[in-house]
Amino acid sequence: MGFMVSTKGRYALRVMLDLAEGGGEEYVPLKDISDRQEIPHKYMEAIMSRLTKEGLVDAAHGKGGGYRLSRPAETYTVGEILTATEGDMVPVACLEGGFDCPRADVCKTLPVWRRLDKMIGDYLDSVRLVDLMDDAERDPRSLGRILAEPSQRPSS
Amino acid sequence: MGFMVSTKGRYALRVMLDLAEGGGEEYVPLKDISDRQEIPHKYMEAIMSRLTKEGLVDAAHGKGGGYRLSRPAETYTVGEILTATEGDMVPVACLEGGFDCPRADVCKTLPVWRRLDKMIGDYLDSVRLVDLMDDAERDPRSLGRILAEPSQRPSS
DNA sequence: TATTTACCTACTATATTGGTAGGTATATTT
DNA sequence: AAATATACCTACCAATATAGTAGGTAAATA
Repeated sequence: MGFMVSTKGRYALRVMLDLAEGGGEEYVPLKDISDRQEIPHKYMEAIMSRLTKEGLVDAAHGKGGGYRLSRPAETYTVGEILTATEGDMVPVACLEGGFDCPRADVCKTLPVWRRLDKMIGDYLDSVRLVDLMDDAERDPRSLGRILAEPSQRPSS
Repeated sequence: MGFMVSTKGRYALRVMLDLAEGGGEEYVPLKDISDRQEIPHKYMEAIMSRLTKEGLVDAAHGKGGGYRLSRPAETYTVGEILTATEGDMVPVACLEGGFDCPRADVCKTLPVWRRLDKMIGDYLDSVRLVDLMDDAERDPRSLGRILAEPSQRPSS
């Protein structure tokens, strides 16, 4: 079995959350974040490169430099962060962009994968970065509450 | 990115569906199935071995032998078939059995993965093998209908 | 006995994951 | 101007998984 989300995406999410919780306008050196999050600094650099190129964070060189969120924390979704680092996330090769299966029109299993893909995408897009923050506990939309009542869908 | 479901699971699902649509008590030679499904026969053997060991199909050697479903077609779910062939399917390494992350109690992203995992599992367990069959089109619970109205959850 | 089938073991090529190592460019401070 | 702190870039690597292939053995039937 393969994992849909690798360390790239998971680390990215933790770093973004770390930046959001810092909450300031100041740049935070990656060293600080990777120390706090116990993630290898050098490995993290590659991931930050993606986040910077995708415009999710701003970077600043030199002393006093580092990274910070490029937008208000409330505007980020988990789906967006994962897509930026993992690329388009699909649960099966059948759905990958650029691959068109010759059996697509006769394949009876394809609807399962499409539906699964949509469910996953909808869910990840529905969770906001701020829903994972500590002070989200008192927010009725927070994950803690959502997880406590599994019969409710998160967003719609 | 990695795929959650590899060819093992996807092929297995197609073979099980093929067997279900055959509908008989007779054993079907794997050669016939792999020809119809355009799956390499030799590769498929390994997958059938898993399905047999897990008790999802019966196998018979020799002439007139082959494979058949071991239970009524209505009793199979997609989740069961995928789990038999792929092993426990989790979207991230964090959730893998036997791995206990030392950061589990402080990790704020873990609830996302848990919730995601539950959604995926619930969905796959809710789709029955017979929901993918041709004659399920006239069944109001069929996937065709479900996919046409994306606001409705499949089973509950 | 011949044939048909499942079953078993070993091998392989390719890609991905999860890093490490070492250096360069840029900005700030002294 | 020099030292320092940071991001950024390129190359490499070991382990693992994927998607098979190849070649044989065992069992059941005709």
